[in-house]
Amino acid sequence: MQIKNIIEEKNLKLTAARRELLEIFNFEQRPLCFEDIKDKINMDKATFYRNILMFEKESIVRGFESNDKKRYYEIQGSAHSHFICNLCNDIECLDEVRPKKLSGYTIVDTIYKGICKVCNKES
Amino acid sequence: MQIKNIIEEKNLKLTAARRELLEIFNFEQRPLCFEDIKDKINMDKATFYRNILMFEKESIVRGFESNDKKRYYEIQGSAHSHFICNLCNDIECLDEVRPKKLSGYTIVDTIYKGICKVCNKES
DNA sequence: AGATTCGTGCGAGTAAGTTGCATTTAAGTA
DNA sequence: TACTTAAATGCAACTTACTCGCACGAATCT
Repeated sequence: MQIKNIIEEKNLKLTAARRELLEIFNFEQRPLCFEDIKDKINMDKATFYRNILMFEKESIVRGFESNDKKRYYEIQGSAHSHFICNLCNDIECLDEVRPKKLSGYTIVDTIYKGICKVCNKES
Repeated sequence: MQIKNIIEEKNLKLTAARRELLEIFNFEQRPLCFEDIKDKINMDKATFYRNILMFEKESIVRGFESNDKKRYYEIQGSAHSHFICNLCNDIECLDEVRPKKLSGYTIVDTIYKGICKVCNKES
């Protein structure tokens, strides 16, 4: 879907900041934090966080905390889990063969933490 | 195992702060952040975080980030997962029937995020 | 008991994220 | 297209979880 449509569908103003933000998330297809974004476009952090808040409310992006005290955001698409390495802090996306179910609970994200392939080889 | 033994086994000095800290973690058997601790004992935050760092290095406790930008710590015991509610931020411990395995990776913690039983009922 | 090393508390510092406010901009209306 | 208005942006100040340097105090060794 086009960025323009995503924004207009939710009755949000189509601003340059929002278009650029969603273009990056759409292109990268992986969790990004503000630091990642500001290397790519010139945007005030207040603008970033306010728009992210709106995108989260509108279910356009979803965020989670990583090891490094930073929140990472990702555009909503096919459901998948994340693996966060405790050593290198790298975040990987994983497709779930058999998504976990828990009666009474709604699971929207699953995060595995541990040691990734690369770090396992190095130690 | 006795708190005293845990500490001496790792060749750490047995101080009042360390004993009290581990007593709380041992008694509560659930993830706690500094805020939770400081309500129970009088301890400087620097002392808390420095000891936690040491406990983590010695694999006595393990920590993870929650939704609320705070890090929660738990004494190491039987392996289990955690569920964090996106609405009320409550953290629950879950026993895994079939722990996830990923070839090449070492999984030490699994965190499910979503909406808990209580919040699901309320909405 | 005395010496030494390590832990503690205090205060200041760091960095991610938030908020208030003045200015700018998107989008509806004439 | 110009006008209006509601909302978005950028800046600076603030908040808060956490870290660091340093002087003092306490645990362990001999």
